[in-house]
Amino acid sequence: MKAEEALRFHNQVCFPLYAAANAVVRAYRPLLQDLDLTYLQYMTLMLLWEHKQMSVKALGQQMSLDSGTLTPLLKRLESKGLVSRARDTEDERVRLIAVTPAGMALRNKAKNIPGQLACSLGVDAAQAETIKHTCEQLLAVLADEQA
Amino acid sequence: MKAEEALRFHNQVCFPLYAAANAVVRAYRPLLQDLDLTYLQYMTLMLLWEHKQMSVKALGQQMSLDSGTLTPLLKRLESKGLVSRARDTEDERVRLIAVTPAGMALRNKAKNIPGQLACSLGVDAAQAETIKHTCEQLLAVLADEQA
DNA sequence: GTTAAATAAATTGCGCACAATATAGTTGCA
DNA sequence: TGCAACTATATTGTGCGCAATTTATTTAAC
Repeated sequence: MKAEEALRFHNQVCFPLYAAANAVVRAYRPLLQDLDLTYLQYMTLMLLWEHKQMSVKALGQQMSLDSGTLTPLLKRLESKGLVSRARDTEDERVRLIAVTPAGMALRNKAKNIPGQLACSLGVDAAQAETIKHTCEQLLAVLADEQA
Repeated sequence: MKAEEALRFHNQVCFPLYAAANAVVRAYRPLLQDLDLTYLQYMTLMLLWEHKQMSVKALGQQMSLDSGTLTPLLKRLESKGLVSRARDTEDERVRLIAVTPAGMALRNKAKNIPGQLACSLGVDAAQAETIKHTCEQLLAVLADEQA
């Protein structure tokens, strides 16, 4: 592609990705309002529902986020009573984030959210799998380059 | 899919999209550092390089953003001398954002950015087209629902 | 011509993202 | 044992993203 063409807005490959990611967060917002959670808080809890307890680092690796984002987010979840933030007695540098009973209880209220969102997306199962796979691949390549 | 499975972190379709969008912004950052631009500022200028002059509303429609995001961003571009922000004399409600000569000059320095980024992405042309098309479709559906 | 409804942009407040830096704790090794 | 290198998290500052609200202007109905 000519340099001229490559600088045209509508030829950008990644901007639709960027805009779609924002649109997804917008689509989740009304569904999560009942739970008083943001999208990122919801995704964090989803990890903790499965693992019960994780370090900040482990959360960051799963979500491709650093402590600058996670520390304040986890403090907000703590202030809502959904997680605890204890130091690991084995290694005092590590914060172990654990889901509380109240946080675990939210899982039931969240059960119908994936279904509701799937309806909004307007993509079929095959397209959903393509999005997921392509983005995971993109992510893997870009994550690799940082290292 | 069972409700149980649908709440598993690794079965989420949209989170890779979200994380990939962040990763793209990260990948652009070092390339844009020379131009002293953020990713969103770069995309905004790209529109203005093509259209010379646009209202805040028109920019917002192209980028799926509202004035709460654009107004401060455009003020930052103005303070760098890259755009002007005049009121439309035909309709005083409208702000006409125009690219300045200095803003136009940046286009030359940006010419090699698309090529550099394409190398980082690690996806072939066909995959790039799939990402673009799928995200545009997703965006169209979600934008439609807001209306 | 007034005025009510509609429209465009700006403002406010909160929650991400993340670079850069700081702090505290651990490990390895001379 | 002492201490340098490393690691995990926290802090600070800037820039989005967007809901909710406000301000200014235009349009349309009467």
